[in-house]
Amino acid sequence: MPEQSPGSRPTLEAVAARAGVSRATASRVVNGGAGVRQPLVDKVLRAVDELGYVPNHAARTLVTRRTGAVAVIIAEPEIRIFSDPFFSQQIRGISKELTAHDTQLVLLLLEGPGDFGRIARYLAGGHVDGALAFSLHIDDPLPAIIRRSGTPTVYGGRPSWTSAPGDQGVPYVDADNRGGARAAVQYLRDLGRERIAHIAGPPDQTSSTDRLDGYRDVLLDADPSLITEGEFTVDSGARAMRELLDRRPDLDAVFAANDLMASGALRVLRERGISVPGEVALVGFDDMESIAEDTDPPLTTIRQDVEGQGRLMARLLLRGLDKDSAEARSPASVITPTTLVRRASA
Amino acid sequence: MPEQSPGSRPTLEAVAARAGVSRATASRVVNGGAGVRQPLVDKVLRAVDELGYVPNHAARTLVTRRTGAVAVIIAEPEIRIFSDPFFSQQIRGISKELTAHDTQLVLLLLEGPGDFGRIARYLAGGHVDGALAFSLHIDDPLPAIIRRSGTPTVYGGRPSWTSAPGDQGVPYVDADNRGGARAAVQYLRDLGRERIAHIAGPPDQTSSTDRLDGYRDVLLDADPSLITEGEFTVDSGARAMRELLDRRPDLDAVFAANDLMASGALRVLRERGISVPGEVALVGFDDMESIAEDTDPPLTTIRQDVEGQGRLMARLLLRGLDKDSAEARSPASVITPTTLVRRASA
DNA sequence: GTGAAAGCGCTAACAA
DNA sequence: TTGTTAGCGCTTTCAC
Repeated sequence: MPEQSPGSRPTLEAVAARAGVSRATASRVVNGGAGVRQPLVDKVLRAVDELGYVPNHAARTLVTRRTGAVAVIIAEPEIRIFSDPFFSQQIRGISKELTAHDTQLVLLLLEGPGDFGRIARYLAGGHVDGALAFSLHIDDPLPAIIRRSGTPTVYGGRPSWTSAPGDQGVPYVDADNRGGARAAVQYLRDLGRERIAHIAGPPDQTSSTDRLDGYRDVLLDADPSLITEGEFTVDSGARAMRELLDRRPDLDAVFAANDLMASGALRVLRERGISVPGEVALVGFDDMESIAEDTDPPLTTIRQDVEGQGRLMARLLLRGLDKDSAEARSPASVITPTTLVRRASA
Repeated sequence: MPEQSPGSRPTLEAVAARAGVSRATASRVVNGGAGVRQPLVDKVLRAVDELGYVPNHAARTLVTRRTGAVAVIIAEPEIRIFSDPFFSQQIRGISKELTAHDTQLVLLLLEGPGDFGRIARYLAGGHVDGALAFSLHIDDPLPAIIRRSGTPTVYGGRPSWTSAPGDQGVPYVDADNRGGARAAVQYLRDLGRERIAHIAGPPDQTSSTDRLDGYRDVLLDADPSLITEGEFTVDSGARAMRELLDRRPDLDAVFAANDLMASGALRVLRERGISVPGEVALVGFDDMESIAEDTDPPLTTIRQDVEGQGRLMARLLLRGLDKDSAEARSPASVITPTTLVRRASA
């Protein structure tokens, strides 16, 4: 590829001239070459090569009305999940899928409430063809903004305003949280455990409530004293475990809503000299890479394919954007399966 | 803001018509309104408001040749740093600064060697005005690609091909690794420690070598048996500590090249019943949020302002892009200061 | 200070 | 199959 003297890249016009064809034909070739005779295709391609031609994106967007870019929107409370392996995997999946479709990833980080206006303007400005947003908390203003802008969007994680999984017209991708939780609790029960406690996540996230629902699916008559709440962090898991132990010293199993909390719980269990899984069996959720395998004992947990979820989000969006495809404008939501991974903690 | 019937946003033409002015005047107002009489400014602004006008980015880019976007390029080996709080802070800083200048962040993740071509094409395509890339390892092909594309770029971390800090024309932002290391070791020495060991990072990263150089600045005659290498991870820090202890049971202080390794070292020290800082004083580097304060004892360490570095990278790039500013095309590099944070480990 | 007009580089009817 | 032509929506000389 020839070096470019700054500010003067060759245009399609130049390519056409060099190849001895019209701009239209050159354009056709550059865009796949359908319906152009082979000799001409070759000529144009050669010219492209010799000139080091690269299409001007702005000009193309101006006429096609497609930007070839997708926004990934991360709301403020979620910003810390940047340092969450969870999120990084999801992003990676998204990136891979977008890249495979020659689509750019524009990262939109909301730093504070004042940023909503900026996002609204950005989306309204048609800078991107669509957006990917992450599971929001109750009363998050973002969905409204997104909807108003008319930007096709796929959510990651079931949005809290959809009343039930699979519900509504909002497309989203989520793990089968409820089913996974059910499997976890059922597994503990099959082990013969009778007093299975649950450390739930924050009640304003659907991943928490769905997992709690799964727990209840199996333990219809679950004693409320067996249920506590954490914030999906190690420390909150430890605190929850202490609470649980104080209230119900007789418990013989714990299902924690994520691995982080499970590892906190494990710490407390060990501190108190309670054997795992001997006296108390423990199951986590997520199968987080750097956590589940490294605890002592390693965690039995529910695995979900996070990177795959990212890919799926992107794929769903892209498919929805592709007018050729027969799909409706709003692709349906997808619930990805979970699997129980047996390790040593239960 | 009025709802937009999809696909038909108001144009500047419409605004001009409504305000009863020419398109040119409307454009001037939208772009700051310099040299337009107040009454007209008001009229246009009102029209903009009533119509919910948002400029068409593609059209604007086509004529101005500026995209208003900056790429953040993350090379493959660095991808995992996504889950590194370090990186997330840097990104946050970048994002804030870019946002403040109405510039978009396009994330370019390199998934594998095959992606270099894609990046090259992307940069050559003029999709972005500039790029931000992260400290590369030796023989990384990225810099060459970037240079060839002519994309103005600021690096995060001193690139390994600059022979010395402050060297060369490549603009970068980096912490004063060497100075920080010097301060750490000097501090240990002032404490009266005589046999100060060093757990260095991987030798192909300048942050490692610069810190090692700082260590040597103070301990000119450092015995090689006092120096080991880790990979900036907790486990490698633990392993390095064991090695050190086996070789030099007489050591009375350790300077670890980052907090992660320091915490690994701390674990080993505790396992072996060696008191910290009583018998062995320990200093880390980075002052990583979720690490340094939470160890037992909390780490004395060298703090660097990571988010600030991100902001700085963006600011440097933006300034370089701004042709109005008198600055040269390549802004100079910046070395950010470090400070010693005294906690309990030394 | 304001407007008229010329493009920026490309795609997409429409003709040939 | 190929070429001609008309814009996409905006900024920016250049006259007025």
